[in-house]
Amino acid sequence: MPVDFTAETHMPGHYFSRIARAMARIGDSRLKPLGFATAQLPVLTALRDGSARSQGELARWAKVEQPTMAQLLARMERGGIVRREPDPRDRRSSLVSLTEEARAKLPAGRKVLEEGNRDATAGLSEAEVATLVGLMQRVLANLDALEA
Amino acid sequence: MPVDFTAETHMPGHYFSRIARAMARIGDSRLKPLGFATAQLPVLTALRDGSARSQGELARWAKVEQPTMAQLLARMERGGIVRREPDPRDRRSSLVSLTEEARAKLPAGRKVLEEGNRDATAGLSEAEVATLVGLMQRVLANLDALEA
DNA sequence: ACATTAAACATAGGATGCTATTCAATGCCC
DNA sequence: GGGCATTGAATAGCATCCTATGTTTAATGT
Repeated sequence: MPVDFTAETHMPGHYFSRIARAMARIGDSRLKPLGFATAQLPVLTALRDGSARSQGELARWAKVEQPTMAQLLARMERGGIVRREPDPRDRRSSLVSLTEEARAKLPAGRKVLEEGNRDATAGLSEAEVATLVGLMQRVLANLDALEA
Repeated sequence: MPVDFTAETHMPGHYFSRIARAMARIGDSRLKPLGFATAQLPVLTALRDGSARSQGELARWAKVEQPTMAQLLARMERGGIVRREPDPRDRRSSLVSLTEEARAKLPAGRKVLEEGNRDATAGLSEAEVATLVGLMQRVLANLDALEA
């Protein structure tokens, strides 16, 4: 006997988009006083120990394409968040690292983001959040396989 | 006794973004031969019965801001997907409807999108998909409440 | 050593999304 | 009816993401 699934159950795609946008809007508005943005977090996290990485490494880490990372880094450089110095080993490349000011504000930024994630999952038990993440990891694996 | 949760469990936000982007990339590439795009689907769905709606109605339906919908409709008009005619009841507004060609291709487009959603949730049981959607609806309710 | 391939960036151009602002038409209130 | 708030769009400006393409430097193979 077939069950009556709603259209939404067959088309979960739009939910991912709406949630991603809403979390970015909320995160960006809360991070604005610190001078950060949601999209910058992977970069900040990758460099938080003071290390320096190439643009390509950061793009692979953040799972965005290289030109996207190039633009993001340009904005971050303009905002005084990162600094670039030529890579002595490879003249094609430069090494990106955080400025002192960015490193100082970073813990506050991460706290804001964590709180946003907590707010988003309010009312869900730890087990339910784990279930949600587990299902999303399987969906992501499907999509990665499709694009490979 | 505290459990050792990974950073990902505490920060599910990035998953939503990655899944949304991957689904949009895949959907767009598959819809391209039909002349459609993923972002257009809510508009196509709203107008599929031949009805005509104002830009504001479509923006609220698709859950995007009015200028976003204005640009989307401009591209769709340029692509011959929608048509605008002045609203006889309100001179500020125009009524948007689908062209014949778009209505003809619409069922094929919806099929492509449904298949994309099926591919994304491959390996998940119907019950698991329902669980995923249910959890996402609760997250979305949290976010809507935060922004209200 | 030199030609070829590969890797790292840069640039161009476009799609989606947002906020802030402005303009025009409508509606409402007294 | 006249003033005022509201509503529907348009515009400007920007952030994020993408694909496609070019340029420069490095690495490789013969």
